[in-house]
Amino acid sequence: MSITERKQREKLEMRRIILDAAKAIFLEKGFRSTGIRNIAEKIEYSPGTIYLYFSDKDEIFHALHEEGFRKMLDMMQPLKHVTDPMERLIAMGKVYMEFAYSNKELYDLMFIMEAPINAEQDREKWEMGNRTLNFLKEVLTECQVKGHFTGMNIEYLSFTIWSSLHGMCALYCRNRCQAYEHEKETELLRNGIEYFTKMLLKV
Amino acid sequence: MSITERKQREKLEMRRIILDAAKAIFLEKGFRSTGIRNIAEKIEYSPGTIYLYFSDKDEIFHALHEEGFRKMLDMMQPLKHVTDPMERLIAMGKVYMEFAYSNKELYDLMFIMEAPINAEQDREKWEMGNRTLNFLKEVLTECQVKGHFTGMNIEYLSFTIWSSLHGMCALYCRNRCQAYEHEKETELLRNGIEYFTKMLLKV
DNA sequence: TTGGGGAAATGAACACTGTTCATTTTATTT
DNA sequence: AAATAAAATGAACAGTGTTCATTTCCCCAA
Repeated sequence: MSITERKQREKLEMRRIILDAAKAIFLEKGFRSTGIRNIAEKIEYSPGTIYLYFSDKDEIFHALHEEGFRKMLDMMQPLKHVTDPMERLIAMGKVYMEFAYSNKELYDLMFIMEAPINAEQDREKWEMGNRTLNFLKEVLTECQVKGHFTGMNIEYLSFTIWSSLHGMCALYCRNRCQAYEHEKETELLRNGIEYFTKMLLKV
Repeated sequence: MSITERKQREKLEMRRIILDAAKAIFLEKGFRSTGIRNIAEKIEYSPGTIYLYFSDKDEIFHALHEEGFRKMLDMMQPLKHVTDPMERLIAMGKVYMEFAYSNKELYDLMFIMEAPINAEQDREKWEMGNRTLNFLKEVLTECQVKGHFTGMNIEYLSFTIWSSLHGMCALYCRNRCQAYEHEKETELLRNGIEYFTKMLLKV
């Protein structure tokens, strides 16, 4: 019994090793430079070996994109102690933007790239997205209890809020902020969320 | 003199032929399937020929992304006759979303993909983005003249509005609406812009 | 300790990609 | 008609993700 257990453990360990190597390359040199041979070289295995632990390249990036969500949710944890839901909502928005700004590649992987979404695991459900979205919906429900957003549909409201923040992050990640010649990206993002927050508070 | 003119004309014609073929494949089979050999086969030339008219694959997609902007601006033209700037702003938002929804791949190319932005031509300026953005800024300026958005910075306000709409379109294009299990994409987009418009009118 | 069986790792090979460039074909000028 | 210039070719290069026959390794029984 213990030998099969060890085998399982080793399998998981190897997955971890591959994932760590992939993550290191991905974060340092970007998505483009993260190839199978690249990863294989870093862990000193042959390219074929990787396919004994992952069925796809997409599956690797799916796993990394999951780690991204965990990291993001970790950054959100402290906000659980903010009692006022409206205050918490605003704080969550700030953390979301901060995460995107300081984890550009990771955010891109989580919310823009096709690779993780194309992976077999959640080709039409997107588990992590759904789970993270629930965080937002829960806060919004609490806000409604306290008298905010009365009569509004939580599904659609959450989509509106999420989209607004994501829009800024996506334009940032994909270098579309260059449309603003003189404004710095940081200022755009800072004032963008500022203005949106103001709007949100008036509804 | 007329022979060099003809040469120039033929050069442009060939570019058009390549571009049309690329567009056809791109719109029918997506970005992934639009390769140089693919395009070459469609126009019945050899792959190498394409590089006599475009320096890059990126340059081809840059040209296509420009066409996308022209198409979008064409859809905006009728709105010039809407006299009330606030009304025009709202209408512009609707057209923007409609364009994205019914030209998914093209919108993706214009605002999400890296290829056209990586092209030599506007590696750090993004001409078309800047031009299109001016449309929005002009309307917003008119709105301010009429007493709306008083005291707000047009640069940041335009970024907030653009981002909010883009966010919805980007989540749609990159299949992140799947996070909403039961809601249909069309309903999300419809109600998303609805809610955002409401917010905008209250500022 | 040895041999056999099964799992793990290999790396050459396949089909594909964008891109280049010596060669051939075509067009224009002398 | 010959010489020159321009245009098109397609094989070749270096790269990609992926597969699979082959080899290597490890573990257990005799």
